[in-house]
Amino acid sequence: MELAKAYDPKVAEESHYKRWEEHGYFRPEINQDPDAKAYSIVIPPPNVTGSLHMGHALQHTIMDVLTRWKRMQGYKTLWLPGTDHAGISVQRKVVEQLRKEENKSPLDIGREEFIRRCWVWKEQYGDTITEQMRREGASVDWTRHRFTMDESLSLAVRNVFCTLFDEGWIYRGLRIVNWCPKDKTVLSDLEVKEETKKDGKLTYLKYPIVGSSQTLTVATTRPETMLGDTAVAVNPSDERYKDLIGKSIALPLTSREIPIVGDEYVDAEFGTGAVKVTPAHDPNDYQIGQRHDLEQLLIMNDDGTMNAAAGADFEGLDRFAAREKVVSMFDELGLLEKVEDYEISLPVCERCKTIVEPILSEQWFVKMDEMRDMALDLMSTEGVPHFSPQVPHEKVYTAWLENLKDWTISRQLWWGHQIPAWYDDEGNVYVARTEAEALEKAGGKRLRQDQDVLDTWFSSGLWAFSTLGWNGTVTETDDLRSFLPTDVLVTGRDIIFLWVSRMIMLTKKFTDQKAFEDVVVTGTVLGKDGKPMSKSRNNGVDPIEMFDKFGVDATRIYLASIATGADIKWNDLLIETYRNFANKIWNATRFSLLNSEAAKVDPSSLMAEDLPLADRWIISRLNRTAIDLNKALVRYEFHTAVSLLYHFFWDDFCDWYIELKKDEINAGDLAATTRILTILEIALRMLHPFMPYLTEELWLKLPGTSSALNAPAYSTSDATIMLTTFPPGDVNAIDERAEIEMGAVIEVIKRVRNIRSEMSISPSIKFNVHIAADSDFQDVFRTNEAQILKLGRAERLTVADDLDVPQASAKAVTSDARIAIPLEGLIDFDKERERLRNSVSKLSEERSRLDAQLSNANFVERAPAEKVEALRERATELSGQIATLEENLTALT
RNA sequence: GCCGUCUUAGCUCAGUGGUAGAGCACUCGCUUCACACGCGAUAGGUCACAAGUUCAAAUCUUGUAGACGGCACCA
Repeated sequence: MELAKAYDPKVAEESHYKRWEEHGYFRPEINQDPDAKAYSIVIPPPNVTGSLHMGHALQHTIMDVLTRWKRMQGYKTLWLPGTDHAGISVQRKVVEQLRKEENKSPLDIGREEFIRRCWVWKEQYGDTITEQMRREGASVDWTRHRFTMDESLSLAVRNVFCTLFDEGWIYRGLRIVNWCPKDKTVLSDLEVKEETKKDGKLTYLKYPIVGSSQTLTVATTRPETMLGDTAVAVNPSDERYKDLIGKSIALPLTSREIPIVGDEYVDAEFGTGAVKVTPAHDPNDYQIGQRHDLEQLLIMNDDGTMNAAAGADFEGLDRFAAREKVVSMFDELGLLEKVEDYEISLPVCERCKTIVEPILSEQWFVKMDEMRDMALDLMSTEGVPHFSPQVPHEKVYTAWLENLKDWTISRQLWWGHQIPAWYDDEGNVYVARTEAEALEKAGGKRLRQDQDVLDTWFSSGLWAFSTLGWNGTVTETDDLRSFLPTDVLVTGRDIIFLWVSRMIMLTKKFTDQKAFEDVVVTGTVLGKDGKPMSKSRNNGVDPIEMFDKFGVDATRIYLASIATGADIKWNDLLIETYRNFANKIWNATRFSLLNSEAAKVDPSSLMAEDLPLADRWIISRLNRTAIDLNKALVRYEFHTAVSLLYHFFWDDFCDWYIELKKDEINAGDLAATTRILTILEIALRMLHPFMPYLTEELWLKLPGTSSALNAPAYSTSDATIMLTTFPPGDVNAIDERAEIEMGAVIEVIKRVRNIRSEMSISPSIKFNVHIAADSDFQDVFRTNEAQILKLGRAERLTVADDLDVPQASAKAVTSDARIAIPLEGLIDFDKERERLRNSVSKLSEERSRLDAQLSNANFVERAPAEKVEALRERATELSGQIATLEENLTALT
């Protein structure tokens, strides 16, 4: 069989995924071992409006590597896919579509029709990301795909809500919340981001004191809120103002008189020391209002315009227009003291960047104190979840928990899980799983369901167990028994609070289980400019484009090569490295197949006695690599794993092993080609979790691969690398002696090549090589004469106790050998002298460092004996090498 | 303001107490019968700075500077 000259990723990418999926390899049921341990991962459900970005590609790669690795180890493996319904995002898309296509608003078509349109939208566009995941090679069980608004998952939401309400963990209350006037919904604290504005203004307003000609100046960044002021507060110990406490202010632009109150909250040092109090529009003012029993005057509509309470001059004006008008009217009244430039950070809606308005509103909340304690307890008693990397996430996670505030879960949207609460005409609330149940509770009164829906993250918080069949009515399933707790959660640090923490708490609360043991926190893939990729910066890199340009496998293994948790600047050149790697493996396989018509993969071929050195060496390296690889994966050190594979394939297997075996292969040596194919087959298995397409493509082409190589749990007759055993590595197969001997041969070849290159001797010229060495190594060099001649491009090898060569020779030393190459007529004595001097100076530098260390009595006394001994040995060796080179140098002068 | 992370070769990054590493780029040489997406050989670093601990520090401690992240505050 002959392979194409270069690897074309497209061919492999189009050939295998469908078969894998259709044959059920991604399903845990493929595992027929009744005693198999389970391994499970639930995907962080991508937003149904989304398309694949680099963060997904990174996380999916890691999840797929883990899943494929564990599957090959014989675990009953489940990677569960799905999407979330993304309340605000979908709603916004459908609203926009409605406006564009029909010039209608959601109110025009009504709730029911609007929700129907959302489903239509979801059916039409919601599969983008799942299709892209197929391209990625993600080995997820599509038969278990879940959506947060599936029937069972929705039932889970209702049941959880009711239980939490019944137990007093959910309440409805009037609080200051974050309001987005564009989306017209409340947001949780986590959905609000800070944006620093350098061009902010601090406006100083003079408030006339009743019964006095004096004014009291207050400063504000939001002048329009003065229309809702119901007090002015000063610090009671502030000498300037304390006499004013109890007096009143005649609030300009309104007909109201408001009290001056004393409150410790006010910082006498800041601003004017007097604070206008707007309890319905500011969280701190709300607190002051509570303490002094102040009126809560709401002056804004839900779209950010002023309402009737703001007065006839302002009603209907947008908040920012009202702000300007308030300032200019104060100015006209002579009550504007000054306006200062002021750097301010403003809360903005995470999604639409609209400035969020703190506003008094009645909403549903989850009480977080007991949940928080559960999560903290899990961390302190069991160390769960275990974060990778542990620092700094564990600390940030616990610090966040300790300061946790209640969670606003209602959203003024239509798309989502409608809150299972009903009201009678008197406003009494009935929380129930169904309308019928609510009616029963209400004794048949006329009821109206709460119009709001729940935060999308509320349903995402149930993901670890709702996806496995738990819905509150059904609480036990085979999947729950098998797969909960899940083994690891792979996610970005941006949703540790938003999602990970809440899932930990809700899973514990409702199943008394851990959601997962480990959390792998990935870093952020930054744009070329070193900033996070984003549409507004236009610095994004589309993973699909990378797949097209470099191949899926190259992209995957590049992403896996990023140190866990580290941010990395995007750089095409690095993917190119791995595209080249894929091609290298392709060609190594191509070569192995070229002269192997009769050979096929045969594990017993590696057990034969008296194998040549190169074979004993590569088997040792293979096993060492496999052992280290498994260790790295256990620790979630994917970059270490990639580096091990890269160096095994490229350096050990291609640069040395294949090169050393070329003569045998070209001569059609059946035993030799059998061993090469067998080694390659095992190596491909080690690589498979990282580069699934390439490895499957090649593995199937290797003669002798079949389902006979399957792990015992997979008794299907299908041949696929996916179901073979992941090489565990065998310590007993590590052959230290072979590694030392091979190392000696490699060193000699390198010195010979160095001489050729440094002496500018054409590759076409063959010379003779003389080696002097101890008798042990003499045997090694003699046995491997053919290899040394081939890779050193030499004519003849002479191995002896001493070098017996003419003066016109180039010389070199290694740890185990002295080397000489007679170069009659070819040698340039100046060059050779310079080369020798360079070698001497390098070695001398090292020796003087060692001498300094060894002459330090403290070091010799206190350092571990074996360290000291090792340095002594090295020093002796260096002395010998330096002496040899200096002799040569003297001989040349 | 509090907490945390980062600063290593031209670039992008590994490296958690014992001779500084990789890939790419650079230099030199190769149409060597798997691969020029390749092969061979070099060169390139006071590991941000300062002090400390230690026989020994890129690695541990403290401080400084710069970059970044999270949280809080923001009248």
